[in-house]
Formats: sequence, C-alpha cells, structure tokens
Amino acid sequence: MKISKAASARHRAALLDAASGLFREHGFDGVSIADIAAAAGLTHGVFYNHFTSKEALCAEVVERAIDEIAAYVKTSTNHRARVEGYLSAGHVENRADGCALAALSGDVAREPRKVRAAFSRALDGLIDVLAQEEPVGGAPARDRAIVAMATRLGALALARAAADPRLRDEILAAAKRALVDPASC
Amino acid sequence: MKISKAASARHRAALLDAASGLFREHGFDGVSIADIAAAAGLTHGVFYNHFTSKEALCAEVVERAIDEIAAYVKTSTNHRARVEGYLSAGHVENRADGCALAALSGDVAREPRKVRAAFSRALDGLIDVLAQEEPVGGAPARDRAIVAMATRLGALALARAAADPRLRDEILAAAKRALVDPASC
DNA sequence: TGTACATCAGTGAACGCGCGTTCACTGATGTAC
DNA sequence: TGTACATCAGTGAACGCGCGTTCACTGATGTAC
Repeated sequence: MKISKAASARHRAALLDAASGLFREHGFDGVSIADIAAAAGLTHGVFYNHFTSKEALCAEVVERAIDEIAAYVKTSTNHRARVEGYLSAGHVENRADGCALAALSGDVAREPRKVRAAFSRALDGLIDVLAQEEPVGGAPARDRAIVAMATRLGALALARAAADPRLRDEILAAAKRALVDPASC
Repeated sequence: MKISKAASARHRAALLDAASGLFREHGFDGVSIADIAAAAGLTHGVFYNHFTSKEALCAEVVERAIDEIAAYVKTSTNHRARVEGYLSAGHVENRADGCALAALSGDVAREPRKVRAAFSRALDGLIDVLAQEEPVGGAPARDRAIVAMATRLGALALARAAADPRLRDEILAAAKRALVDPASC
C-alpha cells in the first residue's frame, strides 16, 4: 500500500542506518537484503524502491560513514581522548557503531570500482581534516595524519582478529603508547 | 577411484595452497569449495575426504600462512628492503601471494572462535620473531614490533581500498617514510 | 470542504542461482596369499 | 613373483537452503474537481 512521502523518506533512512551497522558488523557479504529490511522494520521487497542494487547501497553506506568520521573528528578535538577511545576494548567489540574505516576497508578492497571510488573520495577528505589538527614541523601534515590513521586502524584490526584477550590488550596498549607519546616509538 | 597415498597427500596440499591464495584474494565468503577444488584440479566432492568443513580449512590456512610469514621474516633480515617490498604497488595489487595478515585479518575477526584462536596463536609467535630483530632501547621490543606491524598493515589496507592511484601512492610513501626513518614521524 | 480516483510505496510469493555438504558409485591401489 | 580382492580416494548428481532480484497485487495517499 502507498504511504506518505515523509514515511517513505524515513524508511529509506532506516534502511541506510540498518545497513551501516550490519555491514560493519558482518561485512557486505555477511548481510542480506532481507536482514537489512528486517532490521529497518520492513520486508525485503521494498528495498528496490529505494536503492538500485546492493552494490549501490554499499557505495552510499561507505561514503556516508566516512563523512561521519570527518564530522566527528572536527567536533572532538581532544586528540588523546580520541585515541584512547579508538583503541579501547569497547571499540574492539562494538563493530556496528565503531569506525567504518576499520570495519570495512578490508571489504571495500574487494568491491567493484564504484564502491572503492566512494571510499577513496571520502578517505581523501578525512585525511585533510586530520592533517589540519597535526602540530606543525617535521614531515608534512597529511603524511603524519596518514601514518597515525594506519597505525590506529591496523592495531584495531589485529586486536579484533585476536581471540586471546591478553594479546588483544597488549596490541591496544602498544599502539596507544605510540600514538599518544610518539617520542617513545 | 582410489589413487596412491602419495597422490592423495599431494591433492590435500594442492587444496590448501589453492585455498590460501583464493582466500587472500576474495575473502573466506568470496570463495566456494568448488572454486578451491577446481583451482587444485579436482572436483568439489573430494574436499570432505581431506577437511572436515570449510571452517576447519580456514583455520588451517590462517595458521599456516602466519607461520610462513614468521619463517620469511627469519630468513629476510634486511629490514628496509622488507618494508619497501611490503609497501610497494606490487604488494597492493597481488593479494593472493601477499601478506595473509593484511589480506585476512578483517575476515578472521568475523570467523568463529576456532579460526580466531589459530590466528591469535600464530600472531603471537610472529610478534616474538619480529621483536627479536628490534634494536635495543626505548619501548619494549614486542611493543615496537606490534606498532610497526599495525602501521604497515593499516597502510596496506587503506592503499588497497583506495581506488585513486594518487591517494594509494601517497599512503604507501607516507608509511614507508615513517617505518624506514622513525625519527621523522 | 467533500468526493472520486490515479498514484505508487509496501507486501510477499516466486525466479534462477550458487552455496556447503552428503552419498552411492567407480575403479586403481596395495595387501594377503 | 603372480593373482584375487578388500580398501578407499575421486566423481558428480543430489540435498536443503538462502541469496539478490522481480513482480502482480494491495490499499492509503494526495490530487483534481
């Protein structure tokens, strides 16, 4: 049955939100259209009224998620607190609400050009935002932003893959020390 | 039909080799038992004569792949050359023969405990091997090995996900500089 | 403001397809004599 | 060394299942009068 335009727009947003969390948690391949629709409180048939394909949804989710990171970085200027939060046990376990870059970069690499292009564009913008808060001097700001991001991301990826909690905490602590106090590295 | 024990052992090794490359390239979910058997020159039915399940194969592939990295690190002692090779455009593109840690850590995180335990065990051993070649002084050797590994791995993951070649090369160059000459970071 | 009806978002059955896994069958291997 | 036959690794059809996607249908919405 037909519903109001406002309700329809809410449904589209709900699908996008549901997909965003589910993709981070289970990967693109681990989530079905039916899963996404059910999480949004709808049936799977409605999906193609809002998106042309699963691939198009992936691209949109990736782009939006990275833009959200950039927005978050702009408002949360306490660098140390951000690193501590990023490399916390909570973030390791909470994939659905966590960093999309860490949760999806592995999957994005295997997606078609369209998804990778969206990722690339958003990542480039995020690096600029991060570079702006780098202290002056030494290597170029963008380079330092990239290295810090890679270290954070790699440490989170390793911690998530490690089943042993002791190893996980060791990885998080080592990366935290290097990122908060670079002189010790 | 029955074949010789030697041939059967060769078939098992061929399945493992094929799975190892295909998993790195397409992820666990992106490769079917039939794909693996075909790449090994066999039919899919034979798979369960050699492995109890796809999950068991994943665990074996992960453990073997990480042990191979440790063996490679032990023989290739030129730290700088290893970093250059790791962060080369060739490694970004050649997933199948590249670092299993980078190619699979994202997938491993979503696998059952059995696979993650295998990953965890092998990763712990690899960190020890890497720690042994760290120069003395400063932070504990294991910590520095972890941070260097995380940076390499994160940079490779970002470079692989980025579609834009310019951004890819910028990421690789930034990480290379930081890892070869840590003083500049 | 009230009525009539074309529009179109949501529903759920259905499509073809590929997945992991099983199994009856085949026939070379390798052992027992 | 030669023969007879039990073993068992490889084959390919088949299983139930869930996937992405399509579509005829439903009925509230919102427009035309």
